[in-house]
Amino acid sequence: MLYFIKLEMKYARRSGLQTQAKLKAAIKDLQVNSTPTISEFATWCLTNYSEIAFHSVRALADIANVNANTVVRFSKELGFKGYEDLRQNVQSTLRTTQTAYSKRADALIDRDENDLFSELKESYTLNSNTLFQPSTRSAIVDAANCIRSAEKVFTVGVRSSYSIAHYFSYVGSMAFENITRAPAEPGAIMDQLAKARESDVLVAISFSYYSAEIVRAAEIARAKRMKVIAITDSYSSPLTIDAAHVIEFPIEGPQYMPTLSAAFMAVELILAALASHSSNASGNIQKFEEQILKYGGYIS
Amino acid sequence: MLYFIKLEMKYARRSGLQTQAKLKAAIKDLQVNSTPTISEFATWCLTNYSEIAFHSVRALADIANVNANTVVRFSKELGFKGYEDLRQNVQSTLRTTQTAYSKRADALIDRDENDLFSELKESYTLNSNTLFQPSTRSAIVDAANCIRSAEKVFTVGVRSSYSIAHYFSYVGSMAFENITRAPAEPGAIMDQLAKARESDVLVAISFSYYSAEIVRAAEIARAKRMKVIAITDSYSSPLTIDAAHVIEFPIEGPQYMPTLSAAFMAVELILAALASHSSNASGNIQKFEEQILKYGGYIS
DNA sequence: TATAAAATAAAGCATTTGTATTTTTAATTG
DNA sequence: CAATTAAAAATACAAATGCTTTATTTTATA
Repeated sequence: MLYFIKLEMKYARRSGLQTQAKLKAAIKDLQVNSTPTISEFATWCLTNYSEIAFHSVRALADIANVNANTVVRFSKELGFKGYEDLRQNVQSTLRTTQTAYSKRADALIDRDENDLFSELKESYTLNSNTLFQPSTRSAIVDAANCIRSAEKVFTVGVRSSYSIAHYFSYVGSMAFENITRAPAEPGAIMDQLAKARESDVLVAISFSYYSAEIVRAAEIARAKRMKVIAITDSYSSPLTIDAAHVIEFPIEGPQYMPTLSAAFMAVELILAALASHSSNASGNIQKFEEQILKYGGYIS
Repeated sequence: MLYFIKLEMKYARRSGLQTQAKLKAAIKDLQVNSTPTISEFATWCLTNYSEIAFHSVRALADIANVNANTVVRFSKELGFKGYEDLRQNVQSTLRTTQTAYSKRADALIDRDENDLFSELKESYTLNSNTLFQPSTRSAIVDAANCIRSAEKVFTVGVRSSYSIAHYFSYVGSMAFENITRAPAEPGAIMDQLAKARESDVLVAISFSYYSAEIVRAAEIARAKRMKVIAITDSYSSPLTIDAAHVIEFPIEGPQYMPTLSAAFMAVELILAALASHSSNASGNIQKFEEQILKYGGYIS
């Protein structure tokens, strides 16, 4: 009787496992609701999902550092007949050549969405390729050098560009002492620039239409003879006036809004260029993260 | 002992990383310039490429309707030591989790800038390609549908992920009335969730290490029976527990920090998918921008 | 059409395979 | 702390695997 209930649960877990998402969700369930060893192996499987399709019981057990039988028990807990059964299911979720049935399901997806995605992909490729062109590349390297030798670095961006400014200054301030966090409160941009000096650098981020606050910030920096790094979509942008470095790339996308993915990449590239010349960047970040871990900011 | 030597040799003779395109080109070559049986089998392999990764010599021979030895000879003609060698190479081209870059924390220091940029470009391509894979794509579309039918949408992300949350919720709130801005002040996440109801949706963004605040927010949402959309780097993330939709992609890069560019793209894709079904999204944004222009937020 | 050469298939063999069964270890309970 | 149970590891074995060797068929050329 008890066995029957157990069996029922087993099959309930397996009900209609076809897609990768469903299968992973079932594994996730085991990670949470199972015995320690099975749970640990489930965790491994989630990050090494495709290996299940590729290896035998023992081979999988070897690379996952578990007992071979754990793999079999894991498969059965998931509701499969055995490992081979699980393996075939994983394989079918990884198959590039689809069966007639799933092809039909695919065809149901809104055609607009297919067009949309492929157009987005194309514009991502196009925009980000610009970043790797020699001229943009050297602008990025130069900007990084400029930042490195600055006394203090201020970053400004508002509205949707604030996310770019936030990312750059948040990660940057972890690793480099001279980088300060981008101001978020109203008026804080001016407060910050009021204290800025000639040896400081302003990273100004704005795209068409250009935000009045950022253009104004660049003007103030210019008046103070600070160096300005302009991250923008065109040389015709008012940010580029007297800018020390201009990182320029298109933000055009097929959607209703320009895409800022290239901008995000651009600041990541600056950060990477900065880190590549610093011996203690990763150390600083590690220290920072250890602190957060210590005080419960991250779950362990 | 002998086993170890054998294993070592196996891995030692595995030549440089093969791409799927190169391998398929080599198979294509055999299709044209080889003996009838091999050629026919090559044709089959091109349309059933992933099966090579999944099956044994005999199993593959069975489903392809050729002699088992044909499979071995085919492998050797391709320049591999045997079938097992070919199979491992095919597997590595199908692996969803790339390990090429994984742990290289300090390796960047004093690295040639050329290498750095090309490796970054490669990891961008790798990570963003994941977004366009069928499983991730459909997760994005499903998430967009979920958001569309939600009463209210809350977005949470802290530390570096806040930039992603900010972008999504800022642009999203312009176009869609049910999307609210991501909380920025300390404690605001809990304040917001306190008011949330079952018909609301939580978009939770966090990557390893997982932030305690976001994990907690997901827990609360779950307790309130809200739907959770998890944007994260692995199914093993605690955010995925009972999540309605999981958008999962790698964040590995060669630099000292993981790259969140793919995350940025992911939320842009969600926004695009949302907009593609909305007749007034671009109208809303235009109205919004006209307002800002009118009151001097943008320079003209 | 005879025959050497090439291509393919079959047979053979040591290893490895998947899973059922047994043993050991760890956790829980009275 | 002994008894009981659950979980994990070890063992066992028929079936399969990868690859080599041998046999057969096909092809090309004299």
